[in-house]
Amino acid sequence: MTLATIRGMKDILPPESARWTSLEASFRAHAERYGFREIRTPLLERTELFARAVGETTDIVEKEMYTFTDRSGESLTVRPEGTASVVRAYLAHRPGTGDGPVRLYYIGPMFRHERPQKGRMRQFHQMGAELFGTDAPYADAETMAFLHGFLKESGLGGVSLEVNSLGDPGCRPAYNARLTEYLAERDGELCDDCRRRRERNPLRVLDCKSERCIRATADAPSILDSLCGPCRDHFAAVEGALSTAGVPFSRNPRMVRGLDYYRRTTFEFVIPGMGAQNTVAAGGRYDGLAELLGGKERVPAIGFAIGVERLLMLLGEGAEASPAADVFLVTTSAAFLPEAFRWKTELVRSGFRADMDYEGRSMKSQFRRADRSGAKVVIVLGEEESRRGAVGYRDMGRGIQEEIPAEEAMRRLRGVLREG
RNA sequence: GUGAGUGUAGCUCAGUUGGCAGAGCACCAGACUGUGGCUCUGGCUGUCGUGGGUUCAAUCCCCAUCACUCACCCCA
Repeated sequence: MTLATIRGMKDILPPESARWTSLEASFRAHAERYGFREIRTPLLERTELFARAVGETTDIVEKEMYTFTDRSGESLTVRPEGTASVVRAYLAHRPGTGDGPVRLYYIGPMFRHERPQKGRMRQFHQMGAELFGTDAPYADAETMAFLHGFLKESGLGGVSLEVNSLGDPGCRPAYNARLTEYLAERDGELCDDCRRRRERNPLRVLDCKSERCIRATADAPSILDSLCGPCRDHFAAVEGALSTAGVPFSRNPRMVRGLDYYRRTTFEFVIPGMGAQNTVAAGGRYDGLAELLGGKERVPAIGFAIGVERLLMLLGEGAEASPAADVFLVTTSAAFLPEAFRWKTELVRSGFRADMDYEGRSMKSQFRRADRSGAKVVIVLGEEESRRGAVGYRDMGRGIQEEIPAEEAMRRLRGVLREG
């Protein structure tokens, strides 16, 4: 029996776990301010959902999903991303019909069977949001403004927003054809990987990091020049709205996304110099996904996801262990353990973080423990005090101890708690 | 899936051209026997990742295997 976690999965322990909770709380607060409400979907979905939504030929679907046959013979998959489930749930329940655009956010684990490395786990976590029911450029700008504000307030510096438009089914095929043709002419100048990529996903060649490919594609046709009228207008309006909102950004016509469902606006928040895992959050518009999943009508939508592990990594350590206790009970002998336990439960009920040692250790040991716990006050329960109907009240910060009646000690403690 | 590196005490890591396995931190106990933080003294803790092989002898050399880390691929 090994106690180790499954490869690519991690136990998140205190004090690290506290960073997670506070980041999640901050995300919730931001999301609620923008009018998003939480949705919780199952971790397990029919395999078909992801195959259709994410794209049959994507790496995620082809080789990274945790897929299995359940006891009834159905093929199920542990979710590799969040959007597909949220769209399914939206179509199934139509929450907020008639109230205008519907805004939903989620927080939770995703699973992809990849080789783990820095900033990439098999179980990783995303905080994401989806905005349904409008293709207004303001919606695009809103989601990016939301992200920009959240990342900034989280304390993340040096992050930049890159935006692109992938066009729609009307204009993208034409661009793809042009690009394929262009790449075919330069086949010899491309790296081995890209020569393979050329056929399957020509856009990806533009994203290659190898020197030769960057040189070979320097004057490749830009998708932004190939957009149809409506897509071009939409993109221009998104850029305008971003500027209005005061969100800095730059165009990146070479940006590629790994999921097939994106169309028109796509964007990434990247940290320069972070290596291959430099994307901390990304998203885009997916106006055709609802229909692809069998929805009766077109539901324009846009969304994004933040990589929690990556964000926490970028925010740095800073995990300070908060004090474990406000007050610690010390006994001079095991005979006072019941009395101390009564104090402890009473104090916890009144809102204190109270702790004590159950093992009957030496006082030295108990005090050491009290010190480590961060307790500001120690209550000493012992023979001498008890004889006079009192307790010892020790101010740990000042090292001053007094003998006072029990009720007086309680009153003082309440004062300490109020001060925080 | 491909490549490289690492695996020794709870934690961080030394180590031996192959010869009874170490330090710091942490923990426990004590320093005029009811009191923390500093100092000092003493103590506890190891399948040296796992399984084979070579050898009088392997933590060290060889093979395999597993795990972790980093990079590639790809992505949040």
